[in-house]
Amino acid sequence: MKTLIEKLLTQALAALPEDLVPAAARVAGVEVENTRDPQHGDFAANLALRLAKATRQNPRKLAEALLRLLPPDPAIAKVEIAGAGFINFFLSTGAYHAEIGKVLHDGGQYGRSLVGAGLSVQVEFVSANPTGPLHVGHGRHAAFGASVANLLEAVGHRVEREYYINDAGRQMEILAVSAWLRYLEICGERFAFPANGYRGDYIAAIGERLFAAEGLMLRRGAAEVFKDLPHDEPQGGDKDVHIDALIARARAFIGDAAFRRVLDLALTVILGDIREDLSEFGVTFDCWFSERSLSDDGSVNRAIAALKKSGHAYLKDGAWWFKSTDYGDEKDRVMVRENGVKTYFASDIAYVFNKLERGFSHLLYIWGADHHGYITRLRAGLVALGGPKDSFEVRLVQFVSLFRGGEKAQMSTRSGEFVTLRELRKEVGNDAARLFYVMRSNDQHLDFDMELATARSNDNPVYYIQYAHARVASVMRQLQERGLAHDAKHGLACLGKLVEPQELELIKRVCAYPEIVKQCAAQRAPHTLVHYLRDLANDFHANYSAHQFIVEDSGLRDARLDLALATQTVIRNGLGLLGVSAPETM
RNA sequence: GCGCCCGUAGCUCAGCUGGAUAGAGUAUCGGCCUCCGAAGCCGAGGGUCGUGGGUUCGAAUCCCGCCGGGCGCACCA
Repeated sequence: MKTLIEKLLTQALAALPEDLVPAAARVAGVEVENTRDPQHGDFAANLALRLAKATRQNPRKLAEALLRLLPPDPAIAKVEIAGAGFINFFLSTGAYHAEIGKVLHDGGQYGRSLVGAGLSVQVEFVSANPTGPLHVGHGRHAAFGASVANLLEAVGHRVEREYYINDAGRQMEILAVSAWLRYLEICGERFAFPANGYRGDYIAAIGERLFAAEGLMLRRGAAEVFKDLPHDEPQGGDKDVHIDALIARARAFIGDAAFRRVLDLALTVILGDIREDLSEFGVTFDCWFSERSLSDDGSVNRAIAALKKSGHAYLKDGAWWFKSTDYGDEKDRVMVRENGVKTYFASDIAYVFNKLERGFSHLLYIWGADHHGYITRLRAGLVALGGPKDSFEVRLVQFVSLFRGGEKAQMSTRSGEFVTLRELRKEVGNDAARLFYVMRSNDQHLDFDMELATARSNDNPVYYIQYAHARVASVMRQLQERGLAHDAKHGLACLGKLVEPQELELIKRVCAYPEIVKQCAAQRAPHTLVHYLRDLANDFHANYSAHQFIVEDSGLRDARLDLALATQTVIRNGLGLLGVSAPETM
């Protein structure tokens, strides 16, 4: 409906005589917004005010000119000029009634559109290092990314969801050596576990799997393994030096092939766990992309070569640098180190390159706020490789603080003392977790109150919204128990009987849904959808309390039930985009 | 020191591509169940939008300074 008004206004704008408003002053697009005060109609446009500024003319005069040129439309009952020069639109009740009919007709499709057709968006999110189970911070990324992807799809974009697996590099070696050491313990070896190793229970479980697969084949005596190694941190040494030496020792003792087997087993087990965890959370991916594959298939070398060829790379102090300062970065970045090892940044450049090669027109990265320093250099890489600057978008997700009984829980992957996503889901349920994670703007720190999330009361928005949905189902059950039938078509014909303020309010709210979806998608703002659903539920509960639905007058009854069912449909569709269920009973 | 995010009601937060008297929830106080689910509804009080300037018809919103909080500034991943 908003788009209709925008269309009409655009036509009126085009028809304005050149001498009144020169074409040059019309660059600003037409903006229509929902009004806060019903006295201002349903929608308002500030077009005249903006034109007035550009042409230094009286805004009310311009508004009158626009109004005269506005094409008539049956959906619009009244247009008036108010205040400084706002143009207020009052929709006809017929337009609203038709929209309610559309809700019932479209059902699960209601609110979806094709405004974004033609754009293929790749959304990369979570991408947590496969060195342990997901924790509550990753959960926010998962919920946010999945909801945004759903929203983008709902407006017609072609969406691909991708998880980037950081399966290369030192962290993976530390993971492998940690698993091998646990395996040695199972074999009966005794030693001090390295301070920098991964020490969660899941590592021991991988050790057991390793033992089951390899028997004693990879057993080596602890005394020899640790002989003459640089001291670990507790002994006054450097934990990084210690573990690197331990990795080298492991490779030497069991051979590179076996080390790789250990690493791959650990990777498979952990990734399988992550995949299952996310899947249970309703978060799925179209592609699990391996970082290792980028070096294996030469993508990293190709990307580096491309940068060298285009003159954006140079050799200094034995290392190859990318001249990212050409694109606004504060310093140039190393791609290939003096020792010949490629940096993580080299992989990332290759990855961006790879994404472009795969033909996505838009790349959406969802990162933790601690990665913000990376944006400039990666965009620089993309532009240097010939990618369009605007196709690169990063959304940062701020941290999650978990509260349980007023106590702030700590999160550290290394210590093993962290709250996993799985634990959180088990405690509060998937629905509450999904909703709570996206309830706040992504660039706002999130205080996740587990007690509130489990509360079965009105201070918990999950239950509040779901309850409205269940209530409609309950009314329909009640109708059946009383031996009455619902005639939706009859109800639509009688929507004119809905004249109560709560009903009119609810109708307007329901009809706003498609616009909300578009707005949320454009702004990547699922939290706006949560707020809308909360408001919608509120309007419904208010209407429910004020008026009986199951009344004698069959026309009124059918009309009220139609509105209730339309509300239910929108709640179900909205929750669906957020990955939250819409139960019939609670 | 430089960069990014945040600062709005007692608390948790919307509103931020400038628009009409700044909104929710919660907490506090007061009402509503012989009636479709009270997991609900209705009402009241509560604000120098961190602060000082600027831009203009109009600023919580844009610009600059300052204060406070978070995060980042590697030939780590």
